[in-house]
Amino acid sequence: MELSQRRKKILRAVVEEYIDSAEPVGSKTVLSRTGLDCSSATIRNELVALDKEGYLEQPHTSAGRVPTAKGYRLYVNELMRERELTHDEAEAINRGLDLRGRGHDKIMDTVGHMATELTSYPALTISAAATVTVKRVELIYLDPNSFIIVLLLTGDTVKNKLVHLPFSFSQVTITRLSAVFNSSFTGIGEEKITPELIASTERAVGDTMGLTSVIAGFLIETLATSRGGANVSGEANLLKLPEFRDPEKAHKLINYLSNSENLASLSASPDFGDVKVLIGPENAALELKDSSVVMASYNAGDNMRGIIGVVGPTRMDYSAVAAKLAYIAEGLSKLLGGGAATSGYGKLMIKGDDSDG
Amino acid sequence: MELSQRRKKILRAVVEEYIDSAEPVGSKTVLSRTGLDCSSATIRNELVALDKEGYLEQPHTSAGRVPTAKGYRLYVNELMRERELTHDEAEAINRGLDLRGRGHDKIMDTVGHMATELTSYPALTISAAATVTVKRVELIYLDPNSFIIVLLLTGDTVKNKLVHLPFSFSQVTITRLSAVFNSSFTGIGEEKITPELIASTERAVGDTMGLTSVIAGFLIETLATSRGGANVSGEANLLKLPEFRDPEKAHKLINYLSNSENLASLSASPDFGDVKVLIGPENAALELKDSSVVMASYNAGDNMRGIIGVVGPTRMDYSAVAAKLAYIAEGLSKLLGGGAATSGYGKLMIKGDDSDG
DNA sequence: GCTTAGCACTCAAAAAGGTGGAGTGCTAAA
DNA sequence: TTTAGCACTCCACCTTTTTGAGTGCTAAGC
Repeated sequence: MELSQRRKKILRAVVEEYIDSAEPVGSKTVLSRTGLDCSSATIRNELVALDKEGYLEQPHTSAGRVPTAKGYRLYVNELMRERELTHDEAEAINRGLDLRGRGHDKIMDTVGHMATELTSYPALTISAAATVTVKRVELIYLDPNSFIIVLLLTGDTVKNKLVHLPFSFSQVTITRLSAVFNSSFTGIGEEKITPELIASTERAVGDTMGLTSVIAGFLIETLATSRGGANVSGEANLLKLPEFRDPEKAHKLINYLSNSENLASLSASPDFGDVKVLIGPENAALELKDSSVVMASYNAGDNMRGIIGVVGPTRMDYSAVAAKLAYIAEGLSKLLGGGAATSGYGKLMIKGDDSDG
Repeated sequence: MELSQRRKKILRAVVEEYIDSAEPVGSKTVLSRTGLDCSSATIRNELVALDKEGYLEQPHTSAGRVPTAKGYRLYVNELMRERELTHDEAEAINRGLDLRGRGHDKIMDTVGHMATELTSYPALTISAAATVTVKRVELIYLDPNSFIIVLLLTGDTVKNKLVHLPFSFSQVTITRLSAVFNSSFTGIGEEKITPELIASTERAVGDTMGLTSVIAGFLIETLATSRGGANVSGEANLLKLPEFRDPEKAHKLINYLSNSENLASLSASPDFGDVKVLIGPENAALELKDSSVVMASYNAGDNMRGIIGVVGPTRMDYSAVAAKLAYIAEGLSKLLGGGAATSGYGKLMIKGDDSDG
């Protein structure tokens, strides 16, 4: 059953007041916040209804109301007013996004800090590429025992490694290897780099010292680790929130967030180019059942997708957070994805059970 | 005045019991812990004396004793028993230190996590080089608009950057630049890369497009940022400690630690090759007055010094922490500094006021 | 002189009791 | 359907009491 206009107004007031104050909201407060032309008793009746429908709940009988996950969901989907960024905020983000010429790792790091700064919640950055291949292999001969491997990957990431070996080789060998790798190992995925390919390359260049497998090993390792990554920053911000007055709670959440595999699983969902909100129990992970996650994804070019998000209590200023993240993601898409901005706030992707109880 | 044997024994018991329990220690507990052949009344008399001398204090009149910074200092300097690592611990560290072929950044990161894991305190890693210079510059031509800069620095660190420009250049230009940079920009410090040098180089190669200054800019930036760095990991571990039951306290400390400039200043002290303990008020920073820092430094080769340390409450298991850090530092020196192990636990460097009051 | 049994004393922390007030649900009338 | 009115609930806060670990002191003993 669709809620009446008045109930929606009341629900919105409760949610927003609670977001501000972190205290259960009473009928009188709702009255003054909505400015409705009725008495607090009427509000109380409505609150009872919203309670019965599962949008609100009471910590105890004689307390005010607190939104449930269902209440927040409705708020996010329908009630929340779109929050425009102030000129200053937009300016600050634009300045922060002037990151041309930095590697993707560095960009993610900076942007994560920016998101923390802007929202005062812990920020998470996730990147994932469908496929990563090597575009170019370059070997730099240093001395008879060492050389540098430089790999250019899709996504214009450059990786390098200095190799130091206990036996010596010539510049010519390194040059020849370089050529071979560029012709046989570029443009292929990690799974195509088989022991057979390595062995046949070894034979082709007459490498009896195992240089080929050293280089191939680095290729495999790099491709594997470059597929994606995840990071958190600003975890300490949780400690300022009343919902984390208990250090044990904060510790559990921070611990969960510090494991990048956990974060990566957050990106598993199939949306692309929208802001996504996961409220409390909508989160798959047990550790996040009391928290909300807001994420925006962006196009990082070369088949790569990035996510910038924040984690906080369910009592979160969704509107402001969503607007900021969307703006950041849009900027990143422009910066990295060659202009194809894919994110736009206003059409939030909805995940979660919205059916009536 | 030198303390009597018995008082030392009692002080040690108080410190160790307090490290274990985090509760003020009473005379009976001391009795059972020391096994001294006297009554608790005698212990009480001794406690009063230790109190007067400033080694112990009472949270309130009718409570047990808690060590003061001075008490911890004496404990660390004289009373603490050297803690040998168990076979398993040493094994674990050795395994964790099998990091050949990783860059220094990655090594610091891994080692920091290891230290956190082993001590369950936040770990900090600091590195500082007296001077960093470029050993080799290599430019890899990709296409008419882009090339990669690869820098080999002292300390065998390799840095790279992909440069993308809005105008085109030839492979020959890049090759020539490469040669020039290798001859004029290697082996010199950041301060020697002057606008004049850049301008004269520009004229010498006939570069009218500003490629020279792009590359030189990267050199300067890289040299500046490679001089040193600092990082923390495992901050959340503080939350498990009773002294940080107040989230505000934890937040302040974590915030302080998250600023790498603050960390860098910790390494300012002149010791090298020893374990260093800074107890409570011995720390210069206000934010650390209630905490202790234990650090071990290692030789990272090529004029580079590294520090691995942990931060915790003054109630810290100094003996175990010092032993672990010393062992790690020793391993790192071997790994990076070419075998010249400089760290040895047992001769702790002492900092702090030890004069009698 | 040092040691120790004994005891009164102190003080934080926990338990128990009391009060106020914000907020509710319900009723009955408009 | 709304609303004034009222009894009721229950947390939050305060005060008081109790408890007990631990002290300092004293006076006797070695």
